[in-house]
Amino acid sequence: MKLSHKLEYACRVLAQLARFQGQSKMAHIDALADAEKIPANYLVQILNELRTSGIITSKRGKQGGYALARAPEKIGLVEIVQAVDPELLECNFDAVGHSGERVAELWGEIGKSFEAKIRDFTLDDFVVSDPGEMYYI
Amino acid sequence: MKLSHKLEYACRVLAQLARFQGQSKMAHIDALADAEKIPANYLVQILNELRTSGIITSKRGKQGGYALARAPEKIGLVEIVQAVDPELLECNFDAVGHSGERVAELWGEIGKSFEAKIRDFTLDDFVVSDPGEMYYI
DNA sequence: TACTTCTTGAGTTAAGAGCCTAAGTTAAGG
DNA sequence: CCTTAACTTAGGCTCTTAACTCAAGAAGTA
Repeated sequence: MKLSHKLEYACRVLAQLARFQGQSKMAHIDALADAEKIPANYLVQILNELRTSGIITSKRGKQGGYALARAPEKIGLVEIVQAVDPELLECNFDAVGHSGERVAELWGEIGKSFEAKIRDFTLDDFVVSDPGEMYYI
Repeated sequence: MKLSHKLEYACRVLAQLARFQGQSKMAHIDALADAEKIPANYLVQILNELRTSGIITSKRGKQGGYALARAPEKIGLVEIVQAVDPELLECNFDAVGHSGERVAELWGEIGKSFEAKIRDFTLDDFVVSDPGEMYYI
């Protein structure tokens, strides 16, 4: 499936944020980067895209940080993909050459089936529940 | 779906070769490249990989050229992908970080569903039938 | 004001896709 | 045998992009 690191990081950091749901304190970049082993400077960009897509919210200054904009079960996996790797949902085949149209059409159908599959999932499915470590960050 | 040109070219050129099935003459690179608008020099590499994968056969010298190794309906789309872009069928997510394992597991499942989908298709599904142009190459 | 945290935009780098070149190798036909 | 038409093989080139880094700025808190 050759997916980008960016998408992988986004899924992981969101899964981590999901565990913060309900807490009064917000999550800091460094803590998130550390918990999910993501380069902090790169994570900044990803969190930014997730914010402008309306998936997470942020607050500056002391007591600042990141939090989910909605409950995990209300955040679809499709949204995450659209936020960080929108091309993944487009068919990039050209209808050129003698068989171009047919080939593009067929792969388009496969793409639709892929999109349908990831519509089944929400962020809730990514959350690993280990109550013992709930506040270890 | 962000797929490689190589895969696109492979599908197109195989669709073209499928139209040659049953003919005594073999297809030439230049004719194939021309019919499907593929850079000839790149097509060489692709045909080579398809040959070593056992999907097509070739013959050198005068009267040489390329042909399918089997009937189009016996050539699965999975085989084509495996031949030119095998990584597409592997999950490249690492099980690192707090949520790494779970995220990788879930995307692995999505990958399996993708693989199942392309198992439904064979080269036959790519062939565009226009008997009028059957011999126009 | 001073400190903390996110925000924004601009680099940098390494890997790979896509494509080209050129010197082989094989087979048909005269 | 010799020429020619085709495939074969190995290498190299170039441009894009993913992944990552950096630093100055803006905003919230005390």
